[in-house]
Amino acid sequence: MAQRPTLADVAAAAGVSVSTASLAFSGAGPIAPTTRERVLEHAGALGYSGPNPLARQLRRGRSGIVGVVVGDALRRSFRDPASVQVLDGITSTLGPLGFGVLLIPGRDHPDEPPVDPLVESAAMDVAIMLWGGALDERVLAALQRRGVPTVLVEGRHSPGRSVVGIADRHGIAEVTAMLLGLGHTRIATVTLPFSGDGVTGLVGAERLAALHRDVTRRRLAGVYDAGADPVAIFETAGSLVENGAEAGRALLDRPDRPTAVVCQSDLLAGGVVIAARELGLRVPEDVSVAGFDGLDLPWLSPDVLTSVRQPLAEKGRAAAREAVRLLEGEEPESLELPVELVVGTTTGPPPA
Amino acid sequence: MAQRPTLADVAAAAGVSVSTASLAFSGAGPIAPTTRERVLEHAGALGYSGPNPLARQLRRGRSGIVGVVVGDALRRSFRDPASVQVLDGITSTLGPLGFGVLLIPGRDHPDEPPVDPLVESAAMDVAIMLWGGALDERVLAALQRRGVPTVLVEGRHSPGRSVVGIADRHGIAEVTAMLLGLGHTRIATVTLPFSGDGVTGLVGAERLAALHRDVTRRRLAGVYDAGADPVAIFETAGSLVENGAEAGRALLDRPDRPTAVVCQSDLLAGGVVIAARELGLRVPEDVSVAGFDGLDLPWLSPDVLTSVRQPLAEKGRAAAREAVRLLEGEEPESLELPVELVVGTTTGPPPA
DNA sequence: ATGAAAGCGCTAACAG
DNA sequence: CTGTTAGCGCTTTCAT
Repeated sequence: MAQRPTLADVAAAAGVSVSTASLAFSGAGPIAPTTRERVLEHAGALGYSGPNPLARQLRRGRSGIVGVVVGDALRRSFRDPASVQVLDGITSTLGPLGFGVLLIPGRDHPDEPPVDPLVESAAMDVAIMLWGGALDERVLAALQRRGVPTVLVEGRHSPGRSVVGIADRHGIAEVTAMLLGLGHTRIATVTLPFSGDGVTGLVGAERLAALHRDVTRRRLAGVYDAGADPVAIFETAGSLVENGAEAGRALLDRPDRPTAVVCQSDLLAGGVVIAARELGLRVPEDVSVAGFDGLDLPWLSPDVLTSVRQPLAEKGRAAAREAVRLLEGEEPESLELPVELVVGTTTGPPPA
Repeated sequence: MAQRPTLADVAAAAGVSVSTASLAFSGAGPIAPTTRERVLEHAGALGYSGPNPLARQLRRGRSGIVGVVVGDALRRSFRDPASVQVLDGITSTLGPLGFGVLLIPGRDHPDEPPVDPLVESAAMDVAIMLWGGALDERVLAALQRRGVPTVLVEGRHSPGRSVVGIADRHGIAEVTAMLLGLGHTRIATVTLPFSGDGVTGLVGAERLAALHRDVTRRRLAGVYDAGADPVAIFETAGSLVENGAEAGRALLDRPDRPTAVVCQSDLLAGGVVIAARELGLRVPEDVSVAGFDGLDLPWLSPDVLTSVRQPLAEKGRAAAREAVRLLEGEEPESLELPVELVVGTTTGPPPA
């Protein structure tokens, strides 16, 4: 046998028909135990390791693959534990159901082709897009053209779309309200990117008009919902510790510094705490810092970040379940998961 | 058209044969530009979004998919920036070559089935295994049975295998030698897991016999290579900050504490530094700490970890290139990448 | 430059 | 319970 053996070879060796041999492997039909055993035996002898997945997929019209589009370059997304937990929720739900996860990178630089070739031509039954931002509309369009049903995680709502989101606006409002209740009046906020252009710094009125990412917009709105009028808005280029540290240095290294900083992610908040420590400020005596996500940040020890916890893994699981629903032909459904304020050691009353 | 249109539909509409229509999409043969255009036009009109990947894959006998087996549960692996950077190197090399990356989880708990079903039956042309430990031999065996060529990253060498490794033993020896040169005599070491059993704690002679993971063994050997005789060996359950902090507390909270701690990863070392700070010890005045990986750890600021930098992304790229080589029928080749000692602020002479 | 024909390896009706 | 038949949708010789 020069080539790899096929089911036909096994069937011939075992003296049964191909369809019977097929049943021996799939178990999807009645077959005599002895026949089954004999087929399996001959398969083993021939070194046949099971039906060719490619042929099976074509025949069934299903690849068993779920494409997961990560909104940014892998190296960026995966440095954020939040993305990783969502991905983990997705795989842990899909795995037992027999689906594999195909990683599809989002775009890296603004000048790269915005749609990865995998989006256009990889085999997948359904797709999940993380961080569905404005730029991802083209990816979404490509998937729709191909007839690949898609679930958006934290994306923009729209009729007929499946979107899995969280009550982030409400959560930010809640933590902001708590700070107001403690007596803070000088509250600043550190935001996620406004768009994919890498801009960083204090935000003025004109920049506010360029707020294209929904997540950022919703969480910023939460601050105002609580009745706060932020003394400063600092836009970062990404949700990493170093971005937060940069923001913290800019906001806190001045006499009229805010007494509280509300951050749109925990990594950003962690960066602000580090900047505060570097500047010799005590947290929370001199400045209160709050985050968003509810990550476990052991390196912030002994501090424990005040944060708005979101069910990250559950978000991934919900997206995976919705993907499976779509696959089964059900109508798209959207979902908003709750968040929860978790008070740590990084917030307290403002300095006297 | 109730069903999705096929190439045959497009061909019929354009009034050409299927084979000609195929050429219009693949470009793999001579075709008149006008014909090509006409086919594409009709395809657009019919809503045909390109050849069905499943059919194409079966016909070509290639899936265009590279399976990447991550050695541990996703949530663990991806919390370690080192794994993520390797993965990033893999995808960034494979993407432009037209390959997709299928994520295959390693086993999570010792009592779970050790081989993910995807290993047995997912379509893939070649596989890459990260952290090829002892337990992964079964995965490797399954892949071999299927005839899927496999590249091991940091795995155990063996004739006919492709292994991409680094000079980690040498690197650990180098950093240990530096500490000896500074005058340290009481050196402890914090290791990665010995096996997948979740054991943690100081290592005695009997436990040393149960050292099943090659990475751990190699890096531990490096300490001895330098001529050090460690006063304590602490085995962790994983390469996370909290594991390092646990080790640090155990090693440093005692009068006869070591004056230097060599760690097998940067995250572990970061945890040790945090533990030292918590205990009121100054780094490096009271205790020197060194890591391995060369990660950028902004949250350790203002400290910069002394570490052995390994080319993480390049390791991923090399693995990807080797995977492609195997795919093209070349003979397996192994590779060892160099490492580099990078001295930061966390090491210095021992206390007087 | 185009078309006809032959499968890739398997599964799912259906008939026996 | 087993065998026969008919494709899944495409690419690729090989003719023309």
